[in-house]
Amino acid sequence: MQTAVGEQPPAAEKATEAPGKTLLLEAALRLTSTSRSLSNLGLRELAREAGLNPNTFYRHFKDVDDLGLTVIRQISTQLRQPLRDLRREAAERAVQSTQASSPMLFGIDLQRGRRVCHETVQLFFDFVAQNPEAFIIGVRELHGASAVLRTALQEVMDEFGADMAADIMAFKLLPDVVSPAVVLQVSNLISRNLFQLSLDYIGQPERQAAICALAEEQIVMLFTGASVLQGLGQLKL
Amino acid sequence: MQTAVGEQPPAAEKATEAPGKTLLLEAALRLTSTSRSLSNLGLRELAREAGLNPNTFYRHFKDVDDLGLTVIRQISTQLRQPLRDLRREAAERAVQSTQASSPMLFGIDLQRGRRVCHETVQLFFDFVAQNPEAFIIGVRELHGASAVLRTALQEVMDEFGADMAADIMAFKLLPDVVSPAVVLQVSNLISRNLFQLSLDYIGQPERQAAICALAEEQIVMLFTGASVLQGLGQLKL
DNA sequence: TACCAAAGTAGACAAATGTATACTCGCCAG
DNA sequence: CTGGCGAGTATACATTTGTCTACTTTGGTA
Repeated sequence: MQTAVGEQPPAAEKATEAPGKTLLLEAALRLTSTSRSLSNLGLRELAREAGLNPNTFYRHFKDVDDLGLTVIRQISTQLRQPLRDLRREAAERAVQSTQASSPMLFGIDLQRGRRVCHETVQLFFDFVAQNPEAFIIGVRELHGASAVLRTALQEVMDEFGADMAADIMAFKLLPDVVSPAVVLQVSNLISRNLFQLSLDYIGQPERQAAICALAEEQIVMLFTGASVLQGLGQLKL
Repeated sequence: MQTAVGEQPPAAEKATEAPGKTLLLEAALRLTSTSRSLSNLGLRELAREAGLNPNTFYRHFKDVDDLGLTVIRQISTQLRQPLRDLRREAAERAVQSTQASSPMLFGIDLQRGRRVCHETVQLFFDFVAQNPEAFIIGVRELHGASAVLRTALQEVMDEFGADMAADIMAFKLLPDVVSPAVVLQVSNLISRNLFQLSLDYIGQPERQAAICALAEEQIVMLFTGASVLQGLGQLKL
């Protein structure tokens, strides 16, 4: 036993998964994003699509739910960090082009807010266009028939929401009067909504510009609403 | 041939559907609201649940999608008018208890708005609790795997949104500066979100109060946001 | 009364599915 | 060289599914 390099399985991330497993996961993505739903994938259908023997499935997964969970975890790691990076990039871009100081309103810099929002939404939907299957599966299974996958995806969505809230506070996109709880709430609403819209974006290419604009407007509305209301609550009540 | 009462099939609404058809539809509701998804219901499973012979299915439906469409239409008529009535009721209740005039803000009467919102949300979730299957199926199939059902349900959701927008304008819940287009947009967002929340409401009985409160807050936020933004747009730009 | 269409049942069939057992192949350690 | 192990295959079997054809029941009309 060489104590030097060996022991990939436990330590070294994932040790280049078996080809069959990867093929099956890819097949699942392909099938799900078109006709079927993760929960009701036949394991034989899956193997066929992957060009493998039905029994190969059992080497890597116990259930279809098991495979489903793997797919979801994969999607989560595929989306989470990139989404954060993308948000950071958008914020930086928007700050770059800031002129002096724009008129403040209820503690929010509307112009800057709009710019950040615009950049973020733009990058977000570009990202959607690059990973359609992930978003399709995500939204579909979020309210799907399988309770296991549903709760798993709800956790993922919560994480996304929390990330967004953290970024909003880090970039100071909302005035300080807005409590963290409200920021989280708004973030959750927005990310839920963005995911919904992502499906429209994928499914209706001709309306993409309109959908972007819609998303922006909704976000700005929520932000101003939250700011104004909290500003009022600060005064009396 | 008596020209008087006869001819139920064409004219008289639905002529008391065949018992088998009703049984099948009920079975579909039962199965879908628990484990399965409308799109992937087996017609044999369906018949079994209904206590009928598999072939009876063919007497009434062509596909499973056909049955699915029927279910959706049924749900639509089951929800649409009641939801409007409920909104009317809420508005009236809230107006009844109006004292003189409350402080206006950006053209909206915040207190009255809150009251209407509270009443509406309350009644809405009561209604959800009374028709759980309908909401479960609605949300699930809205992003489900079957394209036919998906688009059908999207139309239904659009109708709901339009209804809500019409009511908001009829009851003057938003100031006149807010354009009809924006009202529609806000309505769509709210109804989408309410439907999502309805699933949480059904699935997590312990959090029902919290979910109600959340929905209220979100709606109020959107309303104020829309009002403020449009009020600004009115001034300059 | 006799009839007819609608509603439902019976039985059969090929096809597909999940699963079990047993086999092959390539690879690395001893 | 050899033995073991992970990955993939082959074959088989009981179930389940969608669908076809043919039969029975039923209620209303002529």
